[in-house]
Amino acid sequence: MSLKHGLLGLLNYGSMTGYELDKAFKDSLSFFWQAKNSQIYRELDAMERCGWLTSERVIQNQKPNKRVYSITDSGKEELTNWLSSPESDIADAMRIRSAFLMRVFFAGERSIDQSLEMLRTYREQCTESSKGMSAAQDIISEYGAVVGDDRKAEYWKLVALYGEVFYDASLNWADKAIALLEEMKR
Amino acid sequence: MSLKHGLLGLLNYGSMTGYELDKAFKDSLSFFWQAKNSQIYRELDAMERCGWLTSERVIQNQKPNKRVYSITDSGKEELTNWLSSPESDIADAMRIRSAFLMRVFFAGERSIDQSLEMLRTYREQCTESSKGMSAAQDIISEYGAVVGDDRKAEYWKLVALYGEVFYDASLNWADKAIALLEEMKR
DNA sequence: TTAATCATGTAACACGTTACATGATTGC
DNA sequence: GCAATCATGTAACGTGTTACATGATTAA
Repeated sequence: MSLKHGLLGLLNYGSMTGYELDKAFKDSLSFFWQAKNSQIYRELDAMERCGWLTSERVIQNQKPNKRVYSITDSGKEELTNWLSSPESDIADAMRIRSAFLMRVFFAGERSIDQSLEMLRTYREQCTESSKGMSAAQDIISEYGAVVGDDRKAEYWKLVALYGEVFYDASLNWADKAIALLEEMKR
Repeated sequence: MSLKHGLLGLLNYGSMTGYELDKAFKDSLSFFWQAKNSQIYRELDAMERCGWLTSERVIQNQKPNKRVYSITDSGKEELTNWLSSPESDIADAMRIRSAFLMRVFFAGERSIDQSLEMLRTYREQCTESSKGMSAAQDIISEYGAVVGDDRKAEYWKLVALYGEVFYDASLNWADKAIALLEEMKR
């Protein structure tokens, strides 16, 4: 149910259209959760039906009409309840799900050179992603200063810091893996 | 399509029933990919229909009858092709998907103490998981020695090493996060 | 006697992805 | 003239989860 709660969290900052939510999602939550607009619209529909949101149609001329969603008291309550019971998501965070690791697992079925190539590509991507997360923290700091909510910005930065730590660890692992395979070649 | 390829990889080691595949999956691939038996049976069905597998019914007395699956040449080809084009899974490995981080993102909506409690639970879980992955490497070493396939065992250990590195990095992040929140309280 | 192991599945639902449709306005 | 932005969605499909059903054998 994380998509629903992500949307609730964003709407708790202020009312928005589905289109704006999609963009807000991409600009903030997409570091750790991804969603397509088709799914967002579907979930908004379901959330409205269960009373967490209300929507009103706004007629615009020279632009397509839009539907503005607002969180209800029931929605705020749901958000609070969700934030108060993190157990299942902590358990979930202990699960790794990676098709890439499945390839490493079966790497014995092909040549060492092919595996090395894969690992080197992976390594490069980790480097880039780590840089991106490092940059994100600076952007969040600036943004936090502009909107004057340093406290919230600290949490946002923590999330980006997790990203950096994660990609750095993956990078270090890749280096070890590459070294091991090079050793195996001799 | 990772579940399909995981099953192909296991069947490439030798023919098995759905039940045995389920157990083999839990004992090896489940560190980085999870699947329920209901899904495994469904996928086996689909894979047989597309010619990657064949199955034969074995009648047993005093035990339920069983269906033994074997990989076909077409299935082996598919496995090889899959192993040769890892690009999309490398890209996928760069994506973080974590409901737990969503909670950290929205942690500004509740008390610091509540967040601290969540992070401490998370931290404990990381410690345990890291130990589990460390132990897994020893078990794999022994197992590799027994079955006499050290080369494959090296890759399996690499996967477990990734797990250890991942949980250790998460743990270090949690420590930083906890320190930051304790600072915020003052 | 109770739980675990062996062994197969079905049905329904939840969540995620891909592809498509519409159509005006604005900036390069 | 072409791409991007604004703004909404539908349809179909793919993947993952939950709950259930069956029924014999074996070990605690």
